[in-house]
Parts: sequence; structure tokens; C-alpha cells
Amino acid sequence: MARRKKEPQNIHRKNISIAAEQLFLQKGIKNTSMSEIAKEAGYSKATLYVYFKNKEELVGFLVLESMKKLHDYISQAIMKCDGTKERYLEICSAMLKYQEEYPFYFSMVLETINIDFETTNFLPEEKETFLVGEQINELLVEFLQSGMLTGEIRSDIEILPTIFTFWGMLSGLIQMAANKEAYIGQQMRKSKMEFLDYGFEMLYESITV
Amino acid sequence: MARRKKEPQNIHRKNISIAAEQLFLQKGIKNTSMSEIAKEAGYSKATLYVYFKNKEELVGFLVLESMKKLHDYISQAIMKCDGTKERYLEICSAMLKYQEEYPFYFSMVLETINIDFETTNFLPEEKETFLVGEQINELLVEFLQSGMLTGEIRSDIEILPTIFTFWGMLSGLIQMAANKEAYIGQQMRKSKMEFLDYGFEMLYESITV
Amino acid sequence: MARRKKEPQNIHRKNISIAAEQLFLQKGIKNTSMSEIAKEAGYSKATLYVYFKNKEELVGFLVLESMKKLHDYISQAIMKCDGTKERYLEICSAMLKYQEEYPFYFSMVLETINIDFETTNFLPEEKETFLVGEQINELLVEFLQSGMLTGEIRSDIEILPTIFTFWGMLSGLIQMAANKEAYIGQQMRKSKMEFLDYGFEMLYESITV
Amino acid sequence: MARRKKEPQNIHRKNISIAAEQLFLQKGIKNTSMSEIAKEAGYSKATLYVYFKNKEELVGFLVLESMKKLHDYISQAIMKCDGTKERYLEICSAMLKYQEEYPFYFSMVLETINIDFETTNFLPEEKETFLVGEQINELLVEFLQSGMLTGEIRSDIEILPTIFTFWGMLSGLIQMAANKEAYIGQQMRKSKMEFLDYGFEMLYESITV
DNA sequence: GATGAATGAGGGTTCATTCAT
DNA sequence: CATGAATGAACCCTCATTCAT
Repeated sequence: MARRKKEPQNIHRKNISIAAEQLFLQKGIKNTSMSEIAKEAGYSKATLYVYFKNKEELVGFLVLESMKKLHDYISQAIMKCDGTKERYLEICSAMLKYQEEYPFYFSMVLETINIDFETTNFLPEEKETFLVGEQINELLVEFLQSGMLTGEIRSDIEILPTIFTFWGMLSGLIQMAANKEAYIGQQMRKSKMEFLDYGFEMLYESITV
Repeated sequence: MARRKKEPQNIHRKNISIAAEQLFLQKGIKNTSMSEIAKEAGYSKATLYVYFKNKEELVGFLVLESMKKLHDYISQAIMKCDGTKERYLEICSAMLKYQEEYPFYFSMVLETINIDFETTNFLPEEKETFLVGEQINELLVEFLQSGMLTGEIRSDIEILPTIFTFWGMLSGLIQMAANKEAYIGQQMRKSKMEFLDYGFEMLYESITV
Repeated sequence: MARRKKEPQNIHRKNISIAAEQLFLQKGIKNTSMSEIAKEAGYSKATLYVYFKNKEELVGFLVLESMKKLHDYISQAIMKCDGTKERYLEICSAMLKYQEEYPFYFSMVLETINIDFETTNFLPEEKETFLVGEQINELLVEFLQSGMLTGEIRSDIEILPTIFTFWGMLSGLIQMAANKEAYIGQQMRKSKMEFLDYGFEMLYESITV
Repeated sequence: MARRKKEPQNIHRKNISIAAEQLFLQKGIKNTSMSEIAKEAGYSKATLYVYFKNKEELVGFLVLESMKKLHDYISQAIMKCDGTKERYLEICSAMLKYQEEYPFYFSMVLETINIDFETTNFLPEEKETFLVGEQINELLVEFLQSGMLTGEIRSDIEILPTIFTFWGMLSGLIQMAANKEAYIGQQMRKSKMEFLDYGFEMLYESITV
């Protein structure tokens, strides 16, 4: 119960990470210096190193944090409605919303994320955030299974591979839409949203009966 | 008529770009310095700037080069066989092969590629390579159309959106497979290749009758 | 009320600027590198950038500093004695002393000095030093006016043009004497000082009755 | 008589120096690279080093060349008219014209010019150009002496010191006028030319009876 | 004689990180 | 605990100069 000492630390980590997030969002990770983060957060540069081992860990922390948000989004998406397709589309929207909010992280999902969970985590509580990825997967497993139960989703699919496949494909699709918006508008006279809807629908076909 | 003396330049550009590619591949573009490239290529740092205006142009050159390769791979994939599905799988393989050979570029495909074709190109011949992207699209258009003619591919798809959707999705899938290979093996007891095959098949469903 | 902690900064700025001055003096501004300044000052190169935004600001700081000194010298010269001619010669001596101490800056006086007072100043206090130039002019205006009152200086001269003319001419004379000392000794068998006295006297003629 | 071989060299040196002059004029000496000079002159970079030992010698050559021009200007100024004051003002104009044409060199006159006439000169003929400075002095000596004969110039002046004094002062004045034109216009509502006339007249006072 | 090719040496600047206090 | 101060290491890039051909 006597855990007073730990709370304050989290507050500082939060403050720093919020500042960092804003800057990463505006200028990218590589182009944001620790100095800038310190100034934005209202701490001294050295203090950042009290709360985060180094820049890499700060980034890692942010990635983890953002995953919690994604979990919330997906969780809400599934709860929001009943129908399988409706849910699917809501999940897609959740990912899109997430990409729009955390684009800097989104691109990292497809790249290698090197988070060494042995050495990186500062506070033990945070180790639990690692599980968020798993939790998201579980959410998706449940979604697929319930869709199979209603007969809307093919019963011969393998669940885990399907989830990862979707994860990769949706990420790629959303990212492409984000980066090539202009090109898409020009070449196929579609808005980003129209293009994405088309892609979402197409992918849905692959798992339905 | 043929201008002599132009060949040697290309040789050096080739040497430098090969060295750069290797390093970009190992450490990423941002983390590879011109000094390292110079050392790897066996030239002095200053010499690099004789053959490439700056680092950006070097990267741009590499991207262009790799696109040519991708075009070749896809072109060969389509020619290699006749059946629609066979061709589709060959195209997937081509992209995979390409990703394995040029991973550093592959991630750029999904990001914004800023190539200023007015100022970047060293040799005028290279300007044509800009068209390679378009040519790849044309290849894919033909593939889809021929599949529609045989009745294997749904006739109600929109061609351009479909191509871009595929492009984004396959990129995402391949990238995920590359980066999460270990995780995939652990969680679903599949090799990277098995996982990819599963994903490729799944996506194929979405465009077939 | 007085903010502590500001003093130390000035000490470092002083140290760095002293080192820079010496080197600029020996080799010119363009030929003096920040590395050399750092070594001479006993700091690391990076530390220079803690105290000066860039080389330009360092130069600007030096120019400003030297102007303050010149103001002091001229101010003291005028106060030191009463007679118009005595004062005139003291002013000449002040300029000479200044040139000998800050030769690198002296040549800049005749060139265009680009000091952007919005962006350059590190400490707000320094902005006031911009006024030093004006203050020197005021000193000289007073000197001329008092000489006109005593009837020693012609009353038909235009004050401001006269001051600027003198400024330019004395600068040119002193600089020539400094740079051609050997030649002067050889050709006219005069020491630098004798030559300058001759020139000072000659110029004085032009404003006296 | 058989000197065919030497002519071509001079042509190349001329071509190069003309190109260099133009660029120095536009961008200053330090900011003009040998590459740019080579391109402007239509030679390869390496060829520049065939005709000039290094950049320094090229600059030295230009300085020398420009001195010849100055000699011509002053010579013509003296010949152009008869009266002492008229001649004086023409000489001032000659210097001004020279400064406007060769500003980059003009500032060097007051600085130390390091021309090592033993090692620098490429062609022996050029060594004579060193004498140009002396010749200019002679011109001025004659001018002063003829003015003294007519009784317009004080007979108690020392000729050589006077000449050097004038040289330094006029240089300083002209340079100040060139660099502070805007400031002069603002502060004393005089055009550069008006200001200079004022200064020229003032200085004339000092040598007249 | 003329040059294409190559480079050593150095330029200014940035930044993540450390450490004494 | 928080930080002011300091820096090593790198970064991209430039340029005068050399030399084999």
C-alpha cells in the first residue's frame, strides 16, 4: 500500500512523454531533439535522463502507450455494434483513427520494434503494457470467432494467421492511403476515405462465406 | 555518336550505390553516414560528392534502381506462367524477393518518397526511370484484365483502386512477416513462408469469383 | 532581485571571445576555425555553441565589445585635456591605440558590418551596445562644437560630414601605417609614429582657421 | 626575338584572370572557388594550376593588374587638366573610379598584401608590374612638386609622407563612403558623391596655403 | 599542354549523453 | 531529486590542390 514514492515518477514520465509525443507528431522522431522535448516538457535536459534511460526508451514508452489507446479504440469498436460486418468496419475505422493520431508509431508497427523488456522498463508496472498487444489479439480472436458462429465468416480460416495477416494488410493499406493521398486523388479520382472503404470491403470478402 | 567517357562515371556510381545499399540495409538510411559509405565503397568521402550531389540524391538513385528491379521481377513473374492464380502467386513472390533484396527501399514505398526529378538526376537517362512506377502499374492492370477475361477474377472490381489496395496490403503483409518472423514462429508455429502463403491465398479470395 | 547565475555565462563568453580575438588578429576571421578558437580558449568545440549561437554571433559580440573600448578611449581622450589641438591629438592616439589592440575589428569598421540586432544578441543587455557607435559620434560632435566656440576650428564646417570624413581618413591612415610600416621606414626614413604624427597634423590643418 | 612560346601563356592567364575578376567582384575572393573560376573561364580546374601556382598567386596577379589600371587613371587625371586643384580633384575621381571598379582589391590596399615577388611571379615580365606602385608615387610626386611651384601647395610639406598620408586617407574615405552609403544618406542627407566632394575639399585644405 | 579524376583536410554545426553539484 | 554545464562524436558538405594520362 505504501506506494507514494512511485506515483510522482509516473507523473514526470507522463509529462515528458506527452511533450515528446507532440513533437514527434509534428517533426518526426529523428528530427526531434532531447533538448526540444525537455523545453516543451518544462524540464531540464538532464532530468529527462532521470526518467528515461535514453531517447530510445522514451520512444519505446510512447509506442507502448499508444498501443493502449489502440486497444481502447478496437475494444470500443467491437462493443459499439453487433453485426459482424459492422464490427469489422468499425475495427478498420479504429485503426485508421489510430494511424491518424499516432502516425509516427504506426510506421513502426511494420518495422522492427526493438524494445528490450528486460532492460528497458523503468517501473515494473509498465511491463504489463507489453501485454496490450496480446490483448488486442484476443479482442480480434473473439471477434473472428463470434463471426464464425453466426456463419458470416468462413469457418475454415486459421484464426491467428488471419489476424496477423489482417493486421499487416490493414496497416499497409492505411499507410499507403495516408502517404499517397494526393496520388490517389489524381489517378483514380477517389478521396482517401473512398479508397480506404474500397480496400476495407475488398479485404472483407476474403474471410466471408 | 555514342559519347565515350560516360561509362566510367556509371561504374563509380554503381560501386558507390552498391556499398550504400548494403549499409542502408544493415543500419537504415539515417544511421548510415557518408563516411561509412565512402569507406565501404573504397572511395574517399569527397569522391562520393563527385558522383552524387548529396546523400539525398544517392538515396534517390538507389530507390530508382530498385524500382527497375521490381519491374523486372514482376514482368518476369507474369511471363513465367499462364494461369491467373499462378501469376498472382508469382507476383507475390516477386514482391517478396524484392523486399528481401531491398528492404530499406521497401519501407520507403509506403512512406512518402520525395524525389525531385528536376534537380536530382545526374544523368538524363535516369529521368526515364521515373516512369518505372507507372510501368509496374500497367503490368498489373494487364494482369487483372486478363484474369477478368478468363472469368477467374471478379468483373465488378475497379482496376486502379484494386491495384493500389493490393500494393499496400501486400507491402504491409510482407513487411510484417519480415519483421515479426520470430513472433510468428512462436505464436502460430508457422514459418515466415507458410504465413505468407496463407496471407497471399487469403487476399486472392477477395478478387476471385 | 539580482539574478545570480548570469555572471558565469559572461565569464565563459569573455574567455571564448578573448581567444577568438587573438586568433582573428593573427589569421583573420575567415581563416580562424571554431575548432581553433575552442582549443585556444580551452573549451570543447561544442561548448562554444553553448555560449554563442554561431560564429557570426561570436564575431558580432567581439565587434560590439571593441566598440565599447573605443568609446572609452575617445571619451577619456577628450576628458584628459582642454586645448582643442591637444584633444584632437589625443583622439587620434585613442584611435591608434584601438587599432593596435583590435586590428581585426578596425578593418571591419570600413567594411560593411552586418549585425542583426534582433537575432544576434545573446544577452539583452548587449542590445544597448548598438548605441555605442552613436555615442562616439556624439562625443565627436561635442568636441568639434567646443573647438568652434573657442574659435580654433573653422565655423563653416558641417559637423556630421566632418566627423565621418575624419573617421574614414584616420582609419585609412592608421591602417596604412600599420600595414606598410616597413615600407615607410625604408622609403621615407620615418618611424610609424613619426609618419602618423605627420598625417595627424596635416589633417588638423584642414579644419583649423 | 624568338618569344613565340610566351605569348599563348599570357593569353590563358588573361582569360583566367578575367573570369576570376568578375567572380571576385560579384562574390568576394573567399567565396569564389577555383571550380567556379575554371568554369567561368572555360578551362578545367587543373589547368588553372598550370597557369597559376595557386589561388593566392591568381589573386596577386589580379591585384597587380588592377594597379596598372590605377596608374593609367591617375596618369590620365593629371594630364587631363592644368590647375592644381582641378588635378587634385581628378586624382580623387580616379581613385574613386578605381574603387568602384575593383572594390575587392581596394580593401586589400589598406591591408597587408603579401606578394612574394621572388617566388610568386610566373613570368618574369610581370615582375615589372611591381614597379607600378612606385610609378604611381612618382606621378604624385610630380603633381605635388608642380603645385608647389605654382605656389598653390604649401612649400613646407614633406613630399613622400604627404603622398602616403593622402593615399591612406583617400582610401579610407572612399571606402567608408562606399560601405556606409545608406547611413550617410540617412544621417546627413547627402549623397555618396556629395559626401565625398566634401571630404575631398576638406583634405585639400590641409596642403594649400 | 590540358584535364578528368580523386582526395586530404577541414568547415560549421548538432545532439544525445554524462556528471558534479 | 533536479539540473547547469560540458562534451565527444558525428554529421553533411566544400575546396584547393595533385597527378596520371
